[in-house]
Amino acid sequence: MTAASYELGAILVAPMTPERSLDIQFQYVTDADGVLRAVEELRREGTLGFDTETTELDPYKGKLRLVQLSTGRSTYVFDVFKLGEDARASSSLAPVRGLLEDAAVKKVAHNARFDLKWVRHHLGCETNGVFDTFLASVLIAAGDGDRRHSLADVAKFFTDIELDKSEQVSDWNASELSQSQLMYAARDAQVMLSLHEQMADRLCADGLTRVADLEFDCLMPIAEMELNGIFLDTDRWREQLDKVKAIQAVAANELQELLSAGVAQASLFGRPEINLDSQQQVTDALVNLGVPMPNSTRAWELQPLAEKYPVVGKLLEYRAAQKSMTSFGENTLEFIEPATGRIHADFRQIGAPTGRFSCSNPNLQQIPHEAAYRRCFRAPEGRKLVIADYSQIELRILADFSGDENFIKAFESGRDFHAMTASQVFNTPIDDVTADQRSFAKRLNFGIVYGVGASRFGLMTGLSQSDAEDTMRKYFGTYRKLDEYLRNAGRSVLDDRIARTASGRLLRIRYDENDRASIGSARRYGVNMPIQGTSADILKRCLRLLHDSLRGTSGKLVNIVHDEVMVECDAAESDAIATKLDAAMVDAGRDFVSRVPIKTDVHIADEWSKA
DNA sequence: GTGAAGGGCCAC
DNA sequence: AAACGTGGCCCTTCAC
Repeated sequence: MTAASYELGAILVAPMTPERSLDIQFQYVTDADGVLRAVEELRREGTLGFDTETTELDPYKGKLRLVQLSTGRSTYVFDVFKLGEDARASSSLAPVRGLLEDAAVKKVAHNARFDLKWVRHHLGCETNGVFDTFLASVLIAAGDGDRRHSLADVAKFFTDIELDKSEQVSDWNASELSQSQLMYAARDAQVMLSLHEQMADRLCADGLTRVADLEFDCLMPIAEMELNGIFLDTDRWREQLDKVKAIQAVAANELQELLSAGVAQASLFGRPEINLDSQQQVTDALVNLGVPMPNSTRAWELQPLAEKYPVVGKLLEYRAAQKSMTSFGENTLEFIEPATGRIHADFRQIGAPTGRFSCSNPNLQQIPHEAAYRRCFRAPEGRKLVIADYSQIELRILADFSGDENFIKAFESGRDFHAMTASQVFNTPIDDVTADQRSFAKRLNFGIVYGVGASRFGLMTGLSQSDAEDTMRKYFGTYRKLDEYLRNAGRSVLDDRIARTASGRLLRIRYDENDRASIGSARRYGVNMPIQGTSADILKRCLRLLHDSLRGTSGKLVNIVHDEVMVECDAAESDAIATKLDAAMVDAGRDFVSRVPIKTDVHIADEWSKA
């Protein structure tokens, strides 16, 4: 090793505050020998702080500059620029890749999905054995929206260390990095060690170790999915958009015409333009026309008026077209990454306090169900989409939690679940169940997951309050243990002010015991969170199992929608991938649901569609 | 100009 | 008086 391969980093750091600060000692690694030495020392430790610095936020747009690994006592800053022009091919970086891939060496990082994507794309390897302090912080906060989760916030909260993040946005493209930049980089990796210690204890104390592992285990699958992206047929999308544009233009014109009929005098310069997207102006115009306006102008409130007042129908028509045009139009095309020709959306792993994912830029979880939109997401030439969803997963979870024999039987029968429950509730042979009976059962089945009451159930079925109550009595009379479970769940959340999913995921629930509305809302949270959250647990478990079973195949995870998983693969391999996907989903389900069979619907298609 | 809040509506 | 859960995106409105 040459003397130049390590440059001594500055050791002194003035404490910024009277609180704790870090002594930062790091070694800057710029050649292959240095890498070998560094990795040899790093390998002696079971847990390493891990961070990266990049020239951009998007791995398809920028370059990976630094990889930092720290034992807490010594910290190594690997300069990727100096260790190989082409980082993926660089053999001097091989020992670093080996370290990152080795699940036996724990890597502690903050918001690891970011670093994992960069390493995957620019170093060409997976990172395994990750502990993410960001996700840990979110799990520990358990739904407390006041808590922040930036590295600076988390470090302050758990270790009382103040971090200055001003170098985060500095120029990581510079050919020579400043001492201050290197120190900043080293510090962020080093601080992970004490953070990990504190947070691991806290996870343990809160009973969150299982859910933490569940979350950490699906970091790599999600990072890969974001890198994979999804293919959108732009010609199809534009074709659909043009149709909607035409409809929108006609509807806008006609609506403008109808609304201005209520305005007393058309001005000399033509009719006064109404902003059709302004609730205020539209409401005023409708009132002028003598339309009896409900409390809001929401579609379900206006719908009943549409028959009597054509202008209301026209408004709904315009709104639908406007929504399609703005939310699912040109903007979606702008998300296509030039480097890949695909859409790489952002998935937030703990998007909701229940544990569900959320998705943005664009939100692939809210693409309209209509074939006109879904068919635009298709497999490229020579490829197929393998699409699978869980059948009634939330109701199966509920059946399992409650242990209700009749509810479980309805699933074990393997027949149409809603018809089966209708048969039980209305005491009718399944073949004699009417469409109405099935529909009532179906809506009730869905409603109870959200904690529906008789009045809401009546509203959505058109039943009178007393008929709705009657039907619900019959329902819960059939499913006594389900009723008992739901009451219990509602009661215990009020007593304990927490709810948990099957993995142990925690939600703290705050409510005002003197406020009926607040109590009702807390109770519904308590009923819904364990069910919705366990469904999320199962999906996350599935992603890890799937990731492992797709390794070495042409299969790539491209999208997830709460209970649905989409994999793109070579056409020739699609049958085998379908089998793997089904197995991963069912196995994941069994990890959390033992008394009820898990069923999936899997199909192979050229485009995103049902069956 | 920028940002937050609220209405409305898409998904599961 | 009662009130079905979770998100994100687009628009208007209004405050700074």
